[in-house]
Amino acid sequence: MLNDRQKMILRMIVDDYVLTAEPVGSRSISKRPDLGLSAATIRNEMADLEELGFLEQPHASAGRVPSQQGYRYYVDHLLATDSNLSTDDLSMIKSLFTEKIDEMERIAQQTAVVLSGMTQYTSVVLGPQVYDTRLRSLQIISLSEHSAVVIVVTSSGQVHNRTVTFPDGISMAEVNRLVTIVNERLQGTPMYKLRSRMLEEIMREVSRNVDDYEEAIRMLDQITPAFGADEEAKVYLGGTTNMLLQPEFQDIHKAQHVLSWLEHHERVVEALKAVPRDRVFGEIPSIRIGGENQVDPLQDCTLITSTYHVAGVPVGVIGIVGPTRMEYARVIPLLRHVSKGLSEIYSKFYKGS
Amino acid sequence: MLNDRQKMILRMIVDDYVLTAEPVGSRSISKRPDLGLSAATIRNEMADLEELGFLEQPHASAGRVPSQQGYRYYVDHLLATDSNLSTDDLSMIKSLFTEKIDEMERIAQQTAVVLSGMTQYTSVVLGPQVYDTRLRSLQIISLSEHSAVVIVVTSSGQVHNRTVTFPDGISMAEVNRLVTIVNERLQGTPMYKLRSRMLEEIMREVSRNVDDYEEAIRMLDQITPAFGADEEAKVYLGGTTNMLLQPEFQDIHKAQHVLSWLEHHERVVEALKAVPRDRVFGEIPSIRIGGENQVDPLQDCTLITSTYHVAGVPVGVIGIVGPTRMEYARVIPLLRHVSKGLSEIYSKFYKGS
DNA sequence: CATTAGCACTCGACGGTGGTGAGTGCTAAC
DNA sequence: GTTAGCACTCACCACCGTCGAGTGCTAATG
Repeated sequence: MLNDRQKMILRMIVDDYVLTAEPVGSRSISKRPDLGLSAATIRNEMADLEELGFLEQPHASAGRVPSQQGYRYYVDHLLATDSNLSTDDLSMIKSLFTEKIDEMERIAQQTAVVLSGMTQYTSVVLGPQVYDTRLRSLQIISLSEHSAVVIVVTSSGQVHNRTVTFPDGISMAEVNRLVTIVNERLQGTPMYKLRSRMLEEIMREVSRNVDDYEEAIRMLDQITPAFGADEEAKVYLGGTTNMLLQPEFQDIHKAQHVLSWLEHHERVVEALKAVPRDRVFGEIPSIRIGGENQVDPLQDCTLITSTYHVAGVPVGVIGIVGPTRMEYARVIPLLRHVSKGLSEIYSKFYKGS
Repeated sequence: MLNDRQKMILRMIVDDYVLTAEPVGSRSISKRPDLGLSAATIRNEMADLEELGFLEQPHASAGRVPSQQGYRYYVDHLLATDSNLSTDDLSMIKSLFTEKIDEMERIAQQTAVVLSGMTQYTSVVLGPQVYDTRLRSLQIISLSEHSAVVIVVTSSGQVHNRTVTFPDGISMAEVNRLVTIVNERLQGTPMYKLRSRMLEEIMREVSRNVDDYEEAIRMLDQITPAFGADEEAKVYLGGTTNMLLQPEFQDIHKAQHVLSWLEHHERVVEALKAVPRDRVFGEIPSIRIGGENQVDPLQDCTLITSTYHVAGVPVGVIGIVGPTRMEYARVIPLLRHVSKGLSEIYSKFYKGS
């Protein structure tokens, strides 16, 4: 589609623009020593590239700026596929992963901080999601006569809890009996099946002992959210205000648009989960440039995400949000590297499942 | 210090400026029907008020703007002390508190969302802090041969957990024995004493059974953070991007300054906790205007906070961050009302302690 | 003596104007 | 195919005058 020289020029323009955020003129390209062409020649090529849709002109006498399609071609064909992280970057990542980690959630949070710190973009980390976890243990600990804490531990070591209040008809003793039954019979039940399995067990018990089984079901409904099946995975953001550093977001309203989108975590989760099928497995980053994001506030942004895995199963996503003028050459290998590292770390935790 | 007319004029200026964010001219004040004075008279009074330090002039031919001292006088002397929330506001608050709350943490989060939504400012909620909680139960649930989840439930129904890995020398059986001992002997121990009490118990056991007690202590250190004693209380922010709506933060750098401060939760906690002694008890809001905040990024902001309580003990803080040009007359009773409501809600939960 | 009308003055906001320079497109020559 | 030359475009900036809101001061007024 493009000849070699056009490719080279396109790459130079993108590289230059990513660095300076200023439209790139023909002269500045022709001055590069590695290709001995005059500005006029470059101009001709630029005009062609514009006609083909890879470049845009902010106004008639300005230089050229990569179009969305230009960035797309750049990441698809002009980027070295082998990762080439700087030693600085590598050591930063290394120190992230060798840090002592006391709580699983902290890893995700710390990853967000480090990613945004390294890139000057906003980072997004979708904490490890409950994909195929099973019940390890159900605990219930009474607080007062009519309330208790229900604790669910999954095979992956995640802990969920809910405070529940008992209806008058139900005593602590009855609850305890149910808990014992659950622990005896339902250990290893996949979390998404837990509610229906518990219902079965309650029914069986009810036919023998409990008077008011409607109350029992009502209580079960209180507990259910703790099973985490329908619970949104947690998002950790890092460097949201980095957005304001980017020249393309000097306009307050544009910035507000993106920032308030980031504030609504559920929308961010949704965007992060919309990963193309072919990028779900393996730590190959998915790149969505500008309009490729279905989300309106991200029309001027690029979202690069990478999935991390445990035993081949995708459990979470890390990502970078920045202007379309993104340092692709650095961010892509960075995300690949970090998600690979996360996969390893979490695999240690999840071994028990 | 100020005569009645000066007070009235100052109040009018503050009210006007809070509403419009435009410097207030003498004419617009004189046009008010309730005091029949000409613009010239107002000008004279304004000049006096400026000399006394209550007003400022952005430039020679502009109207007047309240100074920090002006706001201070306004909140101290010119504000009706009896709360007068609009029925709209009251019903908003009511629906917040009657909402079904399944998890304690959600209350705090939801409060942040509602506060920022109602005010167009940024809201800050310091989740209920562990002040005088005791150990209710310690659970340990094994994940794999060498790792387990430690769960601590406090008398207030809060659940903390940590994943720990055992050193080779220690077996699950030994750990279980320790847990049983702790549950038998240490229930009701104040959380802050828990570590030392556990140490005692371990020592006692060690002298009889366990070989390597250094390992036991190392493990204890892994668990300790879960006791929550030294753990920072969680902060929930609402409407951080509301900051960008305020005319005083149209300047990106100013906005960035404040927003990045808000991003560092530990600093926010510190600021929230620095409540004047006389405002710790009772739900009387504390108001820090501009420079009264020791924190640099808040020099142009007002932080209004209100403490909420359980059984007379302060357990958390809610607050609003906005420009010094804040709707004091609305925000102050609002916070008072909401913190009172939170006190009631949490009191129900904490009853068990 | 407090109040007020009148007036000169100040200063930011706004809009128009011309110069500058970076960058382009086109053409003709190599 | 490449390039030098040239006319052209257009954002940016500095400058300038106008406008109007608002002030401070002074002198007149009840």
